[in-house]
Amino acid sequence: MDAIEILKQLKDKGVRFTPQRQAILEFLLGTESHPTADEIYHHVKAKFPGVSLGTIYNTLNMLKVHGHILELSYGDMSSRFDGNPQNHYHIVCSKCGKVTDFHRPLIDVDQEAEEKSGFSIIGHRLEFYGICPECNGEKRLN
Amino acid sequence: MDAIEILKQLKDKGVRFTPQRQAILEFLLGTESHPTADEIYHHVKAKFPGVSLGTIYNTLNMLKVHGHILELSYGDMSSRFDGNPQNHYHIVCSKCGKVTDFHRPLIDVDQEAEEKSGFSIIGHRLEFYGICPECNGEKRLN
DNA sequence: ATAGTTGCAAAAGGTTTGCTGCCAC
DNA sequence: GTGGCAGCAAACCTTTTGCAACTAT
Repeated sequence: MDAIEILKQLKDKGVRFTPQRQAILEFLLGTESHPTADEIYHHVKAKFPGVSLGTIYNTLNMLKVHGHILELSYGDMSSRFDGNPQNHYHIVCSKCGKVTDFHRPLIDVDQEAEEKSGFSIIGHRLEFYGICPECNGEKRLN
Repeated sequence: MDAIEILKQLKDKGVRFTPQRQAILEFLLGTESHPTADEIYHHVKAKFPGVSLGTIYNTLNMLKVHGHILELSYGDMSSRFDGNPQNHYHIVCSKCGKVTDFHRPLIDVDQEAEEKSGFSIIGHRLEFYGICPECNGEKRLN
């Protein structure tokens, strides 16, 4: 499903179609990265120089609330947004913050969660926490 | 392993034992909830009225870096801290933010992650995202 | 005695809110 | 024409930082 299609669907819920929203959603759907609001802002600004951060947050929140994107918070202050849930998992170093991809078959539990909870499940997130080899090798940890 | 024991171990790494740290760590180990820094602050303040938020953050970060607690960020602005990893999973509503426990057998992948990545794994976190039944039933979603 | 820690306050950074004008419908 | 949205700026909240006094070692 592409950006235009999603935005058309949302019209039924009183959400308006604007070119800024189209640009934001297209960017999110077209990347495998999990950009921050600020990164999205700078990207959209290339096409719409007048766009403001408030619009970015407004749109991201609207898309999240309607279940089209995921807001993923890592320890590092700013949230990241994901337009393509279900790609891969992460391992995060509790010391240096480094994020490593962890490739393994996706865990098949979304349907179980949906049945047991009654939620409409959009996706899941699996994250491992630990200390990376480099940080483990260092002497002073403070 | 209790708070005093953990803090004694950390002395080898140049970390000092202070009563504030003991109180913070004891609170985290003794609760199943995932308190925010501010909640910890208010709790510790009952015993140490002079304690400051800076000390809370300082201690939490130190404990995190040494792999004794987990910092879990949800969409809601402030981080939550967990002294007892590996208890259960969560389902988060993307609209209203409600967090529901999801009880199921723990997924046994920590060792696999440790072997494949070289990290010392402390624990993992599995979270489902969706729209809860109440929010799904409402008419206006904006 | 030394170096890490506390408490305080200021600063920083991300996100939200209020408002006016504008634009999609 | 109406109501939602854009843009802008101020406000807000969480977290970090700087520093002098203190204290565990």
